[in-house]
Amino acid sequence: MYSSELIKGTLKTIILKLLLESDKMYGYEITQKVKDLTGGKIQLTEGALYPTLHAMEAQGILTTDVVNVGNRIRKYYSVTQTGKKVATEKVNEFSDFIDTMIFLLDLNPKMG
Amino acid sequence: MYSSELIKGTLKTIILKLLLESDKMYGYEITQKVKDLTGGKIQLTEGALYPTLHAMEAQGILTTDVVNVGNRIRKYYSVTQTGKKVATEKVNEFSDFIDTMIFLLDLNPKMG
DNA sequence: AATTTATACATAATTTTCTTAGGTATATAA
DNA sequence: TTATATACCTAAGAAAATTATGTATAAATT
Repeated sequence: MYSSELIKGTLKTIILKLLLESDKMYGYEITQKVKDLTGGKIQLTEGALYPTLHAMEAQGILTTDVVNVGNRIRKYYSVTQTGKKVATEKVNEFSDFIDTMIFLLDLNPKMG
Repeated sequence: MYSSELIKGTLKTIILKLLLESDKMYGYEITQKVKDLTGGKIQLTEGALYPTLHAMEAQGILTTDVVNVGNRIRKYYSVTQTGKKVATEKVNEFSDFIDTMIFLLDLNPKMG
């Protein structure tokens, strides 16, 4: 787990990137996928996640599709047509930012 | 200039990395160096910088050396012996975080 | 059978961190 | 002489997160 201040400001970018790739996901699914992909190093908190999802829906970036699974609800989120532009820009901006930080801090990233 | 939310949480790391490398720097110098190295993409605000420097001094991570240049003051900051450990850990943690984000978001960083 | 953990949503109070705006003051350039 | 650059600082407010709490069902463990 990283110290919390490090992760600040990355939440929207993470959500949007996952949603751009996987068509639709629900909140809890997003937390689990991020936890799995990062080996537990990044664990999104519900108190941060849900309000952010609601805000992006209100902004027209995401739409929801509520589904009943057994007796529980799942609220699937997907990126709208207009949201796709915003989402792509956000991910690209973050990518550029990473490059800048690598240069500024003289880091050596591990490539895939 | 990146959207402000992206840069959140990186301020301490940037300050500490520059101070680890350059022995001592004063506040205004830090803002200019970051601006120069990033081509203006990251511009630290004084309202964020100075309180952070003061906080790290209070925590014993940094020490100050006030110098008179003409009729103006310069407050040089440098990393203390105990602060070096903290600073190195912080930079290493950020480096690890960058690797995680590159993997999570499937990015292709531009290497130096 | 009872309790814990996992799934799945949500909000509200507090804290942290940053922006915005303001203040003081000298030196240099237009 | 007026604006920009240098150089420090703080305080009010906004933004974004944490922490704590709440509801409820399903599955696993004791």
